[in-house]
Amino acid sequence: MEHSTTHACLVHPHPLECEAVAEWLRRRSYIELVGKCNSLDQIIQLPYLKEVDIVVVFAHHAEKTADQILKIRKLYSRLKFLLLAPSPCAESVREVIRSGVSGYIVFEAELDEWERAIRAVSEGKVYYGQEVMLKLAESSLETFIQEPAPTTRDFLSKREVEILRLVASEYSTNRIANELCISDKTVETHRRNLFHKLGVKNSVGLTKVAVRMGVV
Amino acid sequence: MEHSTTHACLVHPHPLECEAVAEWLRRRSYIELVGKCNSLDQIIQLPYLKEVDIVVVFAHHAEKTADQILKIRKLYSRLKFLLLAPSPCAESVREVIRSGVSGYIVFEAELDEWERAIRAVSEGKVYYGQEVMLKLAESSLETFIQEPAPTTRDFLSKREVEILRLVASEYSTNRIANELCISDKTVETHRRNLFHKLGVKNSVGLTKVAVRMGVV
DNA sequence: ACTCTTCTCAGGGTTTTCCACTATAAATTT
DNA sequence: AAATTTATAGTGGAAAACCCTGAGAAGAGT
Repeated sequence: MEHSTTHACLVHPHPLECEAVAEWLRRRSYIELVGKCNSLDQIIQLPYLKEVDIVVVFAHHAEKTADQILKIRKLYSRLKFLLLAPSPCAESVREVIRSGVSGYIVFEAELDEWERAIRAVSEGKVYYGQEVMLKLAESSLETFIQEPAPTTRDFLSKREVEILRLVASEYSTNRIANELCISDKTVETHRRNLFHKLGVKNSVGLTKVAVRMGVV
Repeated sequence: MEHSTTHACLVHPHPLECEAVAEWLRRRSYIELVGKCNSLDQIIQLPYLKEVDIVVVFAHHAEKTADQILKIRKLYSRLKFLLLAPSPCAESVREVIRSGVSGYIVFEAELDEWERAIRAVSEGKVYYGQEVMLKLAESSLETFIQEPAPTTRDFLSKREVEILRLVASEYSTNRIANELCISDKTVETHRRNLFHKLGVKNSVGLTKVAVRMGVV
């Protein structure tokens, strides 16, 4: 059964965003929005469900939602699903793909990725976003490679991490020396070693590394 | 200072919903949307910030966001904030109120509550949603006080943001001066002003602010 | 006109950071 | 046992950062 236009239904848990996104979808020419609701549970009760081709689902719990989608697909195999969810972890991404969604992108996707996804799904194709593909690749690599990537932290000694933390906390060399009950010169030496190990030229550089490493 | 129309800025982490909600807001007659972005950190860089009266913030972590709002309010005390967040717990709700937001409602709020909230805030009033009030009552009998924005100082100037960026890029004062074709003394003065405006004591502090702001 | 802010620059100072090189005891690894 | 790494500490010096003060010009706002 081919429709001339694809009929879509939107699911978003928040009324305002549901309405707002619905409006946005209504302005797309390649699909026609026939309904919206705030929960996936509600869609099988919708009177216009038989007209729906695509369900666009916003959900914060990808796995739980994938599970629901799988159940619904067993009853209404005609329905296609485009899932919008937070950035997935390597485990959940396989669960979601297994549920048979036609599209899966992250909330943070840019508008053009959105357009591509919704067009692809409405044309009967499949679309997975960049982040999803990445996690998928990552999860399949895990089965082949057990080698844990050496972290930057292993490279630094405990003391050095401590110094790094204090430097990035706006402490002066003198203050750090007092705090740790060691000589200023020792602190200076540690700091200098950190420069070389981390390939930066001053404390500002150290601070950025510290922020990236999460020690502050 | 009264504007004839209230100027709003939208913050939503997800590009699509940001765009969609922005469109919805543009159709409200009582406010005028002048800008949008995906992160609260970005707003102080916006060139049109001086025109903004209200910032409508969608955020998943209410407390973290409240903290950011408090900091921003210390620099731009003129700004009003309407916060949209998940249902709060009894502890976080006080933190959020204390941050001085003018409005606070949950994502799941119905459209009419939305309308009431945004109207109230744009008229200079305060609006807390039903769920928020409930949690507030539940949390305590003690008085909650909104944190006053202590400084009347306005936002960072363009030049200051530029200096901030270069400092956080590990540039020395001298190098910055050459880069911008101004005197070292001028750069020093800017840097010192940044210390005071941002409440930090050295370049390491500036760097952390810069990272948080996303200028590096 | 007057105020406020920004951007600019300077003198003259103190403190901190950064560099180069050396060095020793302790712990860890090989 | 020997070699390496870590943590400690030093001398001495150059560079940069930081502090305080003052001040003129340009521009925006009241």
